[in-house]
Amino acid sequence: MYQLLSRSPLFSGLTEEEIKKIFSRIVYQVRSYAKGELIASAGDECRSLQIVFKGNTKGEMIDYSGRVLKIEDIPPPRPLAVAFLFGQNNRFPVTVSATEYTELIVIPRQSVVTLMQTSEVFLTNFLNAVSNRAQFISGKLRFLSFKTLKGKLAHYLMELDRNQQQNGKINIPRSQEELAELFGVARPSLSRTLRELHHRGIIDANGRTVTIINREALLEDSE
Amino acid sequence: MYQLLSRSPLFSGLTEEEIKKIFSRIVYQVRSYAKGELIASAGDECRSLQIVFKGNTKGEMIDYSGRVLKIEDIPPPRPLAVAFLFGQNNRFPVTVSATEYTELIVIPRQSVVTLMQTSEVFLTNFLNAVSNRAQFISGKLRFLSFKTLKGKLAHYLMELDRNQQQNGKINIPRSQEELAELFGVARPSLSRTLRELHHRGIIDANGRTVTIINREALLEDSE
DNA sequence: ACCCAAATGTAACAAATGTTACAAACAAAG
DNA sequence: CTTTGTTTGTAACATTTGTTACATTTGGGT
Repeated sequence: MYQLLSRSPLFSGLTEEEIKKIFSRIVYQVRSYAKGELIASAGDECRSLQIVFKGNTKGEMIDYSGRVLKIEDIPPPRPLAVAFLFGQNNRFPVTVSATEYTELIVIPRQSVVTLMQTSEVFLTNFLNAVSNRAQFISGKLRFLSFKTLKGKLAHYLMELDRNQQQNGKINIPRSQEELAELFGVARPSLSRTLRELHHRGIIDANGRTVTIINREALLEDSE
Repeated sequence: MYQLLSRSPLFSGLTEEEIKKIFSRIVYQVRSYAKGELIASAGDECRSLQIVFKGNTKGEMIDYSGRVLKIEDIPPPRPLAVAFLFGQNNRFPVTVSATEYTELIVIPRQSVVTLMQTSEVFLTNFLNAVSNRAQFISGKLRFLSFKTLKGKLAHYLMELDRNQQQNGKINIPRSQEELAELFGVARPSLSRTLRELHHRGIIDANGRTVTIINREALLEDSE
């Protein structure tokens, strides 16, 4: 357990020994969830820091009509809801559920405060983690603010291309279904848009491999 | 200046004297901006904490096509970009500009670190502020994830109603133009949707005063 | 009371996306 | 190699929103 935790951003810079020592002084527990089980609903109060220890989880926003916007997967050894433990409105913004059998380490808020007082490294890590969350969410926001589907798609492809560095050849690590969920659109709409870009010779789409043919046109299209 | 700062969330719980003392130990400067002047562009690196001291500012996201999504106004004595000072991607997520003559207190990141080390109260405040930001942004995200304009509008109205506690009578503190910007839609579309809800007897809209007549229908409509 | 600028109402049409339904392709299991 | 379930392609049509253009109203100023 401590080995895994030492790879978590919250405890990076600390040795297993140090982590062990720190944990001996605080209260925490381990909870397990079956595949598909609900971990927290959007709106639930957030009183403890939870770290994904084993398994896998996902966070989604669900609107009144039941439409789902996938926010992200949170695999081990990442923490859940770091940014919602302090501040004034301590509620989960998303619904979190286990995508497979999952175990979480649950640390009550008070213990987190103790941790911060005990370890300066942890404090810094925590601060960075909260900032990173804010930055991540704000990236999502930016992404959703691209009004057109073409824009989102173009943006997404170029982002992937930048990360994968395969000079235009992109591997999409998701099904169209999942992509559509990520974009918050209907699946056939996404398919249609891909097709359109393809027909216009801007990309070459083949299964989960997409090749950018005309980068300029793609960029223009995100307008 | 210290009086104003003591009302800022970052320094709440500290007396003017304490703030004065704290500031005597760090480096900072005051910058002024003319009405309409750009304070920071989205993507600019964020190296310092900036506190709005005088005037008023706004933050907006601008997509490739130039469409604008207003994020928020940041009046004195609130800080800019608290959540983007730490973490790994220290870049402004929004374009910030002065909506009138504005003065900012600029505190370099290193000095902020010093502040946190000096004052535990400041540290707690800072942590809370960053969390609050994350929560705010995440609220925005949730808001944008309501797919239909009716949904956004219904959500917005019910939110306002809850805050204003005037039992269905709502004062909208914005022009339709501004509202449309906030929602990320075109102004006539918003007008049309208001009209529709009105015609269907769900709300009574009169200038900036809106009365919710049929709460259930409004809720259903956000589907 | 009158004028002007800004805000709002409205309509006609264009464009984007959702919905539904089904066919085709694919992939894993036997 | 077939079966079976999942993913993807596609089309027709409905709905929502954008765009443009103009009329109307409102609220200050003088």
